[in-house]
Amino acid sequence: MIQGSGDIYEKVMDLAKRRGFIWPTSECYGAVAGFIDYGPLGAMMKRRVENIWRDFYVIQEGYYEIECPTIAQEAVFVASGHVKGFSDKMCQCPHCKEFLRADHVAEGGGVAGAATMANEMLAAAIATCKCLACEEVLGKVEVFNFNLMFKTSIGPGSQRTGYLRPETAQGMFVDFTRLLRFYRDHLPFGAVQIGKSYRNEISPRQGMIRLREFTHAEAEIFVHPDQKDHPKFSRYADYIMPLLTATQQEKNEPAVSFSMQDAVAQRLIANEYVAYYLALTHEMLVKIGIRPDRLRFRQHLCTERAHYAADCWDAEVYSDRFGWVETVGIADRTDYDLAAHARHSGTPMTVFIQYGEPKKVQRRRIVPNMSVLGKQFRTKAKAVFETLATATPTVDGADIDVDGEKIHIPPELFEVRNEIFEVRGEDIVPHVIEPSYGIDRMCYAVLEQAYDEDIADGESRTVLRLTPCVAPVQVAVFPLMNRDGLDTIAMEVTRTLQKKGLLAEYDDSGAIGRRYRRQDEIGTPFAVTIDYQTKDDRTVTIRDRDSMKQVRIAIDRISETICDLVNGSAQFSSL
RNA sequence: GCGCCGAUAGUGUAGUGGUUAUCACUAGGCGUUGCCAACGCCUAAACCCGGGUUCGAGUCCCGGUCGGCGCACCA
Repeated sequence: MIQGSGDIYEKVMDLAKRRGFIWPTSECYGAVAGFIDYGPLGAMMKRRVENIWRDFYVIQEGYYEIECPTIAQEAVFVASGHVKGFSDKMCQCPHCKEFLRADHVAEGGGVAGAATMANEMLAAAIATCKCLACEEVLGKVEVFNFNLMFKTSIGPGSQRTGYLRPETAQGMFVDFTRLLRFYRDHLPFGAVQIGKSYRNEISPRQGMIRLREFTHAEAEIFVHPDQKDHPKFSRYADYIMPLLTATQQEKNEPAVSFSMQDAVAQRLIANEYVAYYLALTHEMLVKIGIRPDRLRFRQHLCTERAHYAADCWDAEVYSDRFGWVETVGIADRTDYDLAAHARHSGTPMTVFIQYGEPKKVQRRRIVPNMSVLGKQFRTKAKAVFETLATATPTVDGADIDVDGEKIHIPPELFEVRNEIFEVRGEDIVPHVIEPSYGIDRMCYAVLEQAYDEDIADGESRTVLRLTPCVAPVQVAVFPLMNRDGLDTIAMEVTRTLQKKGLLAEYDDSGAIGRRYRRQDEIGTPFAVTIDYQTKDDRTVTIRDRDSMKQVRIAIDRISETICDLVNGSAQFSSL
């Protein structure tokens, strides 16, 4: 248990800074709010978290990872809606200098339709409203847009505007036609991306929780709009976890546990795809060391959900310091993104779905005699053909209206054909299921939950109880004494472990107890000690970080045993 | 962005406007040490940044940066 009254956040961040997990960025010039550096151990731990994420999405789901630039041209974000919608209309109170959301001021002052007003109009409209902070009547103010995207220019001069991406998702959307081809033209398929995203937060606080540059891991799964049953749903059908539905939130009720199958059947979750990734996310977060009792899934209320989303859930992790923190978002974004990019770019973003049986469709077609009518109408011919195609002719011919001019086309100059077509399929715009992970928040949650202080031999001990699969250093190797050849054997053991791909740290400085404590503090789960008995019978001890117990094992089995312990296929208690 | 508070070795700290800035832990070296922060000797290491007041500023004043809290913000 953690002793004393110190703030957990302070303790965790202090440890993280001291031992090389997280540092303020460019400290020698003064740090910048909203940016952090991952030190040696932090970067390693984060990489392990990312690789577990890859294991779930790339290896197990089969959604390949792509890598797009962090800067994209303006058109991308015009289409996605970020240029227009990722900004807030703001104003500054001339009295108390407070920055305010202009639409909130309008709402407070009973001004309707603020969302659609131009800035000048809105400024005029709210002049009589009161400041939300100091309650003075605002008077003349300027309304301006504050866009959360970082803007830059591409190339010399400033010919082309670029933005740092506020999410990785757009990369998967703009590459849609290439991805569709890669997956050989059939649904469902998915693509994922792990990388940096940027949001120019107005006032970032809370250390690694709200960053201006953060690591985003997103999957975009393209599915048929009418087929939202996940083909592998049985994997999680009986998976039970706590859900805080919109209805429960409205009634102020706590989260209730459901199996995914029941949740979908009772329509609490929109479809199997969303449910599947809720469960997968739960499993992954538990795997990296989040305690299930500190994990819940909260459904977005209708009012907070993006207008295009059919359903949206947040995985929230409970922090002793920050309360419930949104860490993962899982949304059914429907066809919003692909439709928008298709519209703006002019590239169709559809999938051709072939019918089981071709459909026979009867169609009446009017085929004009082009050679005669073309000569007759010349430049107007095209308009005449188009109008004629939709006309309803009689036996006397067709009377059409082209640009206000009444034209009679005699029956011998066209032919009405009733044709039977075979339609083999249709083009549909896929829907997108999007699980979106904030890797930095996951890392913070892992650190906070791993942090512990206990009493060992009457002395307090700081220990990071990281699950072995995310611990940066996986095993430490100590010679009991720094002589008599024990150091040589220990170095050999270290090398053997490193050859197996394990991050093993050799340490022979100072008392053995001090070396154990040092490793405890950075979360190293296991320590191997070479003692005098090693020289007699070729055995070493493995010491478990959490229980501080030791078992003796043959030196030949050491790398195999540590590998099993680290990847979770063996437990220390059963050695 | 506003208001309040804070910032001294890696960490935690002491420091009436006046010596070479205190102490402990940590870290490094040597010795010692037969399993959980032991011990001895030695070493390294700091006044957030920029102005100002002053003969003299870690100390007082102003501005900035970062951090904490409250407000506001958080597609």
